[in-house]
Amino acid sequence: MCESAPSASCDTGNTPGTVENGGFPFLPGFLVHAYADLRRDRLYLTGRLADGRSFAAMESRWRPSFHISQDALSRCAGLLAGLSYTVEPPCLEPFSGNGFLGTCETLRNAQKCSILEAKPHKLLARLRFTRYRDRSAALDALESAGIPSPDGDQKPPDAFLAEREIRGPLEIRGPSRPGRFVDMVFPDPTIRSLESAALNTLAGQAAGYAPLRIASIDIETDTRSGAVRAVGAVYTGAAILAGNGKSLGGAGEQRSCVRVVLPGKESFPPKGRVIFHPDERSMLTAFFEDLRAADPDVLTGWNFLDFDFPVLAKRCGSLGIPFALGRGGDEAKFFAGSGGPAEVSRDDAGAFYPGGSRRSAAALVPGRQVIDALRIVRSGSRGGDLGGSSDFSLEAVSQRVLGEGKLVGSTGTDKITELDRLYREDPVAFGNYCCRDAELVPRILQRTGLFHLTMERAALTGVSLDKAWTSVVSFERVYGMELRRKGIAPDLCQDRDVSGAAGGTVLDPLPGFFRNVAVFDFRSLYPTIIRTFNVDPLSHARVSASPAEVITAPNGAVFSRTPGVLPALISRYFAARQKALDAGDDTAAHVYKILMNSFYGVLGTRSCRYARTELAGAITSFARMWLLASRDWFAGQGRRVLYGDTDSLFVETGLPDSAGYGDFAALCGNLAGELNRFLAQRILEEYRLESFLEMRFEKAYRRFLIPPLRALREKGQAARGRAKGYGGFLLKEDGTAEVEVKGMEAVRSDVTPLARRIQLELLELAFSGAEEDALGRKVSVILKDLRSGKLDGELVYRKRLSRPPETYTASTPPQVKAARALGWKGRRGTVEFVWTVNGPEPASLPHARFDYDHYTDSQVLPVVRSIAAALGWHREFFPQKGRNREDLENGQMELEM
DNA sequence: TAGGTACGAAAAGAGGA
DNA sequence: CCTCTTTTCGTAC
Repeated sequence: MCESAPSASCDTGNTPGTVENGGFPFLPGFLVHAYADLRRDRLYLTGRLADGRSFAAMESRWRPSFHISQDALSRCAGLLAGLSYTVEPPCLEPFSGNGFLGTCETLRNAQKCSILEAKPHKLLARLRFTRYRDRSAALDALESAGIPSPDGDQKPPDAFLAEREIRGPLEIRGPSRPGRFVDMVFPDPTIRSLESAALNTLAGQAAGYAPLRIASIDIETDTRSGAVRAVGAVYTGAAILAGNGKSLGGAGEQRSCVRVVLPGKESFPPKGRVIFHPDERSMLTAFFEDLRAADPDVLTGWNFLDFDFPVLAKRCGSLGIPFALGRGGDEAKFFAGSGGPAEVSRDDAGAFYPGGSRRSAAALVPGRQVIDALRIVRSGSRGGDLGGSSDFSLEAVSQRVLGEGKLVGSTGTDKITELDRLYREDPVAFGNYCCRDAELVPRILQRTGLFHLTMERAALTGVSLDKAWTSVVSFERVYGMELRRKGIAPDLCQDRDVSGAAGGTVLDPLPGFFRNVAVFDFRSLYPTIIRTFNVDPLSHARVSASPAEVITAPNGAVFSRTPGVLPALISRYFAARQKALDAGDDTAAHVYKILMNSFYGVLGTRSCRYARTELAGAITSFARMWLLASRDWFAGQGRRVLYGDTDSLFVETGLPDSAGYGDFAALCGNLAGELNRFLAQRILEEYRLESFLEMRFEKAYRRFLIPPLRALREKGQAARGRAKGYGGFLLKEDGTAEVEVKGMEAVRSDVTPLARRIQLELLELAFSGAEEDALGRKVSVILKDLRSGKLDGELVYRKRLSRPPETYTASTPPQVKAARALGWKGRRGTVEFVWTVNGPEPASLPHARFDYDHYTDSQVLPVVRSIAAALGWHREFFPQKGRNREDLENGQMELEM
């Protein structure tokens, strides 16, 4: 027995854990990184125990494996000659047993050919390897020979964790010794998952299992030479970060240090937390030593993966020093993104590739995780509460989240000049600036609760912290885990064409101005459809039952009635989410919700092995069916449905203006209840299934406006309303109302602040009962002020470039012209420009006179017209361009007097 | 180290007079 | 100068 073991087991007085087996207790903790040592053929698992000590567990007994078809076994001996492996007794079924697709067509053909007889699935053979490298070599050899493996792509550390169902929270038992780089080293301990038995889920508790330590890092570089001038770091204990955004925690748990290169000055004494070094090499080496001593679990920073981390990697390479960020001083690695040269830039926070042709950069730091706070905020805010705001510079996010900004106010080239000056004239202030950026990041993560959320998500899905927000990885992990429990292997990872499934249903909007409108929506529509109709990759792949035992979706996809994996998972998550809500844990509830909502999306993308076009189409076709059925039900009740989108219906209530919020809630609650009973009845009759669909009263608008389509309006054709764009006077419980806008200019970031402001003001006026005259007077004032220069401060456009300017060849949009004028090359981001008499020009450079005609025609009047047209006011607001516009302005000015 | 489709507006560009 | 189509962005869900 290890001689240091007694000390390890004795100082655990405060640690909860069962004492068994020779006095070694199970110690609870959180897994940070699992990785393989290919040379020594073993796994390392690092993390932190609940008592705050860091650990590294070595696993040298377990051997990596993968599965192949038994039919291929006979060829293995030849293909795998020289490799050390054993063939284990088969126990896993292949994913798609009989292998035909579950569409009506194939089902009918199958019936004709009588393939429907139940065939036992031939189990897969498992090859287990002595050496990790042999496993890789075997995979390559078999793949070249056309022998696929369903789980070959799963990395051995992930397989080890999946076999034990370890998601993050774990328990370790066994002898240990103090380590040089971590507090405790466990050679071949017992490791098991730590989870609440009832639901097999952990959300709501993850942060409690270990106080992870975080290092927030920010570097400053010399833009000319690329050398690192300063490295600032803030070391934070997770007690601060895991506070669910509610408590700030003790400030004493934070320590900061910034190291600055100051050549020439022989020995510049440290000033507080600012420490000086004669050269870059000694500074970086000292920084790595800081990290080793602080022993953080997580490295983070703003745009860390696209700037700081690669720059550090590159400089270490140039200087010939090890990039020693890893636990145990191991070298870290950087993997550049693909899909174009990875442009390393400081503030490029706006780029997002919906097309997905780009793979983002990644980091590997043995024993730790790298989390880019920018990415977390960006992905976390999509499902969260930061709204659709698109400016993700540290400056902007600090302002929004913390209400404060950085020390140097300027941006772009101004900022670089300013920092250069600061570095020369006041190196201490320069160091403090650098450190300040590093300080903002953990505060943002704390205030938004996003670090807590990230730990919860990792604990729920089993995906490592750095990838906790990726939908496909999370889905494949939780789904694969459920399959494994059923003794079924993952699906083969084949390149399929998955796309083109119809999406959400948009009802024809009725343009106009309405009173007392109620909005109904289906609670978690797609997850409840999956649950109700057994939409599931497995029940789709194995729909070999008799036709009576088949569920057919409106798109033709068929599913077995045997309860599927995904519906069961969703049922469990719904229950756990309810439990979290009851316990007041909003963070956990949120994690369940966004995970469930991601399921539809991953079933429609080819990057997910379980995705099929028919699966995504089944969900949306059911959604369409029940949305239309609900619309017809309301219509049958004599209530006009004005609009609807995917899971919502906008219904005229017919209530008088004297009706309060309670009256809406009472009436609409009853309506929703009746509708739900109607839907449940139909689903029972037509499908023999229990309905989990639930329509709810969502909100009420005292006034509601749908603008007509601009294109048709100008042609004088019969008006159609604008889909996905409307404004309402949202009725609140206290009886007051406020303007709410969806889709229209007021919420679009690419129109001028002027257009946004006046749209809100005009809606407010219209909803408050203003007359046509009042609106007209307001417009004339705006037009006059615009030409007088009074509104020049509201005329800046902001628009993103999704690609570098030089790649726009099909056309040259205004934002690209401005970017080129700014000299942008190989750089994406947000451009600010104004419209001058010479066309678009950068807002930050001296520019020609504003083109007020342009602003009148494309910012002010479109907004005015859409509202006026919806109100039924036609004449005054529809002048043609040119002479008539002057008539309008003159006319309105007379009105004003 | 890759969630989806539906939709509208604006400007540029193409083509015709 | 006009109309029609394409490109691009940002948004709703």
